Amino acid sequence: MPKVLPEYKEEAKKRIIAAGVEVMCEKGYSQTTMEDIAAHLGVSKGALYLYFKSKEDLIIESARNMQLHLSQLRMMQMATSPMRTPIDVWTEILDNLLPFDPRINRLYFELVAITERNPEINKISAKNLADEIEMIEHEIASLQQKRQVRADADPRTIAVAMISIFNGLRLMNIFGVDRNEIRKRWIDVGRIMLGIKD
Amino acid sequence: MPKVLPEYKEEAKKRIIAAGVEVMCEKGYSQTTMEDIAAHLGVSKGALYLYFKSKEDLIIESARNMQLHLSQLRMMQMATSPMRTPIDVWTEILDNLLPFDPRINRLYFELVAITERNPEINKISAKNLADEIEMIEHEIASLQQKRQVRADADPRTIAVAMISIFNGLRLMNIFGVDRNEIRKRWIDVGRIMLGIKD
Amino acid sequence: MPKVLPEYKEEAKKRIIAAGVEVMCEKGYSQTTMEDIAAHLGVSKGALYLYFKSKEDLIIESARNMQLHLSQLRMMQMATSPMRTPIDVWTEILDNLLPFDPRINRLYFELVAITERNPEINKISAKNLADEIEMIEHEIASLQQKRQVRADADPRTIAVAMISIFNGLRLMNIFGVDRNEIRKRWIDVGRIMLGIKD
Amino acid sequence: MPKVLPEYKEEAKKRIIAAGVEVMCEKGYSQTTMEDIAAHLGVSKGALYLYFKSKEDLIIESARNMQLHLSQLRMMQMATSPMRTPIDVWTEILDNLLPFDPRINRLYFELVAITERNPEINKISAKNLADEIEMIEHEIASLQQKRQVRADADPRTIAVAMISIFNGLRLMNIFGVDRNEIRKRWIDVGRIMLGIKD
DNA sequence: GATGAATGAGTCTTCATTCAT
DNA sequence: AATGAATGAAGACTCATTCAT
Repeated sequence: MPKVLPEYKEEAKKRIIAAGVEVMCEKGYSQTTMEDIAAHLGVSKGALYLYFKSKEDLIIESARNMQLHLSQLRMMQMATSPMRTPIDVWTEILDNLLPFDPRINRLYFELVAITERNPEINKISAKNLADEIEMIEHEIASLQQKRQVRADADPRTIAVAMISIFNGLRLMNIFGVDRNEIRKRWIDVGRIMLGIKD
Repeated sequence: MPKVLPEYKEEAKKRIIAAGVEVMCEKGYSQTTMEDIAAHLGVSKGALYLYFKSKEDLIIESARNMQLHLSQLRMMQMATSPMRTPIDVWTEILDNLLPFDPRINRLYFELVAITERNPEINKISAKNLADEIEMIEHEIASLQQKRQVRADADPRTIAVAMISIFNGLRLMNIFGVDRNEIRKRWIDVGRIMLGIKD
Repeated sequence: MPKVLPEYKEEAKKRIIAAGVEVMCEKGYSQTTMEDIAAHLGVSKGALYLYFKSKEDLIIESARNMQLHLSQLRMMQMATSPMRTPIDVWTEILDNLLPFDPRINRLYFELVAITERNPEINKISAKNLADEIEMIEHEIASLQQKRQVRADADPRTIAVAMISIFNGLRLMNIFGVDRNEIRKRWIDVGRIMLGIKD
Repeated sequence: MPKVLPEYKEEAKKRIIAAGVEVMCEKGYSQTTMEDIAAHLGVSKGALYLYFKSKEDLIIESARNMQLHLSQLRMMQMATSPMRTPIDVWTEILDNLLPFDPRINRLYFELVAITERNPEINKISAKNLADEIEMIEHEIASLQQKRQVRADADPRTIAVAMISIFNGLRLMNIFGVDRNEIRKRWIDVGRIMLGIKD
C-alpha cells in the first residue's frame, strides 16, 4: 500500500482550515461544531478526523494560518525603491495586511486569546513577535540613516508602535470603525511616527 | 412584603462576575462551566441563576465590567494641573488602566470577540468608543491651544492613535511582552505623538 | 399557642387549588411549576408548602376537586317534578356539568391519567364511579316503572351509556367540537336512549 | 454518497416510539425520561436525538401513533356482507380497537391532553375527527336505507354517539371497569342506538 | 404565618470522537 | 478515503423543596 501523496493531505487540510475559518467567522469558536465545518465542506464529520486528530488541533492550525506576518511584506524594499516613499510603504502595509472583513479581525482576537493559553504555542508566538519587531527595527534604523525617517526616535519604539497601532486599529474595526476611517488615521499616524512633514 | 434590597442583588451579581472573571482568566470562556464558577464562590449552581438568566447573560455582564474607560481618568486635569506635564498624564493612563495580570488582557480580547457578535451590544460599544475618542480629541485640542502638545497634528488622529496603541500593547502583553517593556514603549511613543522633546 | 382555625387552613387550600387549576389549564401539569402557582396567587413559593406537603399532593387534591359528580344533580327530582320531562333533566345534566371552558375538559383528562396511576386513588375513584352508576341506574329504573323512560332496556346499560357519552363528548370538546354541537347531539342521543319519541 | 435509506430511519423511529409508549404507559409522560427510553431500547441517549429533535417531538409522534382510526375498520363492509349484521360489525369495532391494556387507554388520554395544547396539532386532529364522524355518518345512512338500522334517528347523531361511547368506555376502563363489562354495555348500547330488537 | 434565598438532584440536549462498513 | 450511525461524557438549566429570619 503506497503512502498517500503528502501533497494531497496538505491540500485537504488547507481546505478544511479554510472552511473552519469561514464558519468560525460567523459563529465564533465555541459555537462552531465539527458538524458545521463538515457540512460547509460537504463531507462527513468522520472525514475531518482523517486530517486532524482533534478539534483543538484544527483550531490551532487555523489560528496559525491567520497570523499576519508583517515580514511577508518584504519591507526591505522600503529603502531600495526610489519610487516609493516610506509613507507609501507604510500605507501599503495596511492595505495588504488589514483583512477586509471585520469578522476576520474579530476571529483573530478570539483565536489568539484561546490558543495563547497553550504555553507551547505562546512560546512560538513570542519568538515570532520578537523577530518581527527586530526586523522592522532594523528597517527603520536603515531608513533613519538615509534621512528618510526622523532620526530622533528609538527605531525599536517606532517598530513596536507600528505593530501596536495596527492591531489597535483592528480592534477598533471590530467595534465598528470603518475601514476608511482606519486607513486615514493609520496614514496620519504614520506621518507623525516617521516624522514626515508633508 | 418588601422586595429584596436592590443593593444586595447588585452586590451578589458583582461577586459572581468577579468569580466568573477569575475562572475564565484561567480556562477561557468555553472551558468555564457554571459549575466552576459556583464552586469558586462556594455556592450552588442554581444560585447563579437567581442572578443571571443564562451563561451568556453572565458573560455579557462580565465583559461590560471589563471595559476600560479612559474617561474614568478625568483627563481634564491634564491642562489644569501645573504640576503634571502631558507626559505625566499619558504615563498615568497606562499605569492606571493596563491590568497587571496578562490573563486579564487575554480574557478581555476573548470576551470582546464573543460579545461583539451580538448586534445590540455592538451598537452600544460603538457608541462608547466614539464618545471616548471624542472626549480625548477635545482634551488634546485644548492642550494644543496651550502649546503643551504639538499643534501640527489632527487631535482626533492623536486620540485614535492613543487608544490603538494602548490596545495594541495589551495584545503584545498576551504574547509575552512584559509590563516594563510595554511601559517604556508607551512613554516613548507618547513623546513622539505629543511632540515633546524632553 | 392555640391551633390555627381549621377553617382558615381549608380556605387557603381552596384558593391554592383554584390557582393551580387555572395555571394548569393553560400550561398543563408538567409545565406548571410551584412558582407559577405562587405567582398567580401573589404569595411566595414557600407558602404553598404550609398547606400542601408536596406538588403531588396539590395535584391530587386539584384532580379530586375537578371530579364531576352527577350525583350533585339530585336526580331524584326527575320523577317528582311534574313540570320537567326526563329529557329536560337529561339536558340539565349537560348544562350544569359540562365545563364551559374546553381547557377544563382537557385538564380533567390529563389529571385523571396522572392521578389514577396511584392505586389508592384508583380504588377510591372506582368506588365513586360504581356508586354513581348505581345511583343513576336506580333513577332510570324508577322512571321506567313510571313509563317515562323506555322499559325495554337494562337500566344499568342506560346509566353506563349516559356517563360514557358525557365523557366522550367532553373529549370531542377537546378536539374542537363546539358546545352547541355537543349539546345538540347530547339531547338527540338522550331521546334515543330514553326512548322518547317527541 | 447515498443518503441513508429512508426505510431504515422510519424503522428506527418506530422502534423508539414503541419503546417510548411502553415506558410512558408505566410512568406517564412527565416521569418518563429520555434516559428511560434509551435504556429500554438498549441504546444511548444521544441516539434518540438522531431520530427525534426533542422529547416533545417524540411525544407528538407517539401520540399520533396511538390515535385509533375507526376508518381502519373498513366499515363499508357493514352493508355488503350478508353474513354479518350491523351488531356484529358494531361488536367488532370494540374488539378491534379497544386496547387490551388499560394502561394504553390511560396514556392515550394523557397524551391527547398534552399534545392538543399545540394549535397545529389540534387543527389536524379536529380535521381527522370531522372526517371520521362523516364517514360513519354515511355508513349509518346507508344502513338506514337498507332498513338494517333504525331510520328514525339522525345518522350523524348516531355517529357522534358511537365515537363518544367508545371513548367514554375507554375512560371507564381507566377507572377500573373491566373489559367484559365494557364489552357487554357496548353491545347493549349498540342495540339501542341502532334500533335492533334482537 | 410568610418570605425569599439557597440548594442539589435531575433532565434535556449537545457534540467531539470512534468505528464497522 | 469516506461515511454516517452510535456513543457517552459533559454542560446548561430547572424546579421541588427547605429553612433561617
